[in-house]
Amino acid sequence: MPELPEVQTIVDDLHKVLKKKRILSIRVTKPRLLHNPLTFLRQHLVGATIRSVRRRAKLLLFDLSSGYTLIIHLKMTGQLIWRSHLGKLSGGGHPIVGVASVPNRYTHITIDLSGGSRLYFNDVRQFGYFKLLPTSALVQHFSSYGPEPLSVDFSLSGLRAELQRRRRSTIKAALLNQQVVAGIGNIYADESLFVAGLSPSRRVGRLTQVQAAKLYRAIRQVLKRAVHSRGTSFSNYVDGLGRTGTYWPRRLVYGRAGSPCRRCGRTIKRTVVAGRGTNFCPHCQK
DNA sequence: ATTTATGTTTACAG
DNA sequence: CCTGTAAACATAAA
Repeated sequence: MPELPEVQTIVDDLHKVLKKKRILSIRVTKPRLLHNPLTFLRQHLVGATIRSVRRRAKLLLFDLSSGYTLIIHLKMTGQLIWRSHLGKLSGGGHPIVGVASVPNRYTHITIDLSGGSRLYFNDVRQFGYFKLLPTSALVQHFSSYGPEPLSVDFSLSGLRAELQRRRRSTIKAALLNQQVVAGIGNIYADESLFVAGLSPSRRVGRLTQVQAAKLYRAIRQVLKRAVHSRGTSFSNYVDGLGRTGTYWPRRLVYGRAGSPCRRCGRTIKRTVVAGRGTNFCPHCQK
């Protein structure tokens, strides 16, 4: 559920509190969520120090002193909550209705850290996962992912090239395709398309050069603003303290079907494109 | 009480 | 190669 801005917010918050912490033990009640044997995980995790917490696409990366990197995907309903020995909270993820404390019935993995703090992985639908890889294997592991949209790796010419390969696809499907650009999900796909003035169901091949450039700029602008707002949320993200991001009240179309368009005042419509609920303004987006 | 929808990704069919 | 659909699982809303 969390997309790039939400994952970035969680990563930034967790990096502050987890950096230099040593992993003392790990407990798993749902082995299905691990992509490695538990013994292998323990072997390279326990005793290692967390060097840094980073993000690639929608995944969190924990670089360890053991030469391994722990990859965590929150998928739709995962959350990572850190709690200090005094009860201070950090991290975040999908909010769980009526459940504010950790651990709880959705806590599937617990990591004990030096200093008496703990990191809890909670996931209602259990789609999320933990995967441990040698740090040296990361480049290969992410070779099928497109560029980070907020880095210099993401260029207009590169986007054009990727779009060219998928000219029969709808623009929305292309934005959701992680091979085109990494980190965009349903919310920011809809928001970017509104800012670019493009209909979600439009075929990629029918984009003009000017429109592709508008889309490129829209993606970067929308994601930058969302990161600065600590994500969107309300229904898709809260931080460790239960606070939502502030992008939600600023959103332009996502979840606003039936409400007036902020630009033209006409009604925002909802359809299904690329198999996903899609919100757009038929008047402002062509 | 059923049915429908949910922010993700992958496997599979066409 | 490309695209659309279903499915992994659980819950809340309709």
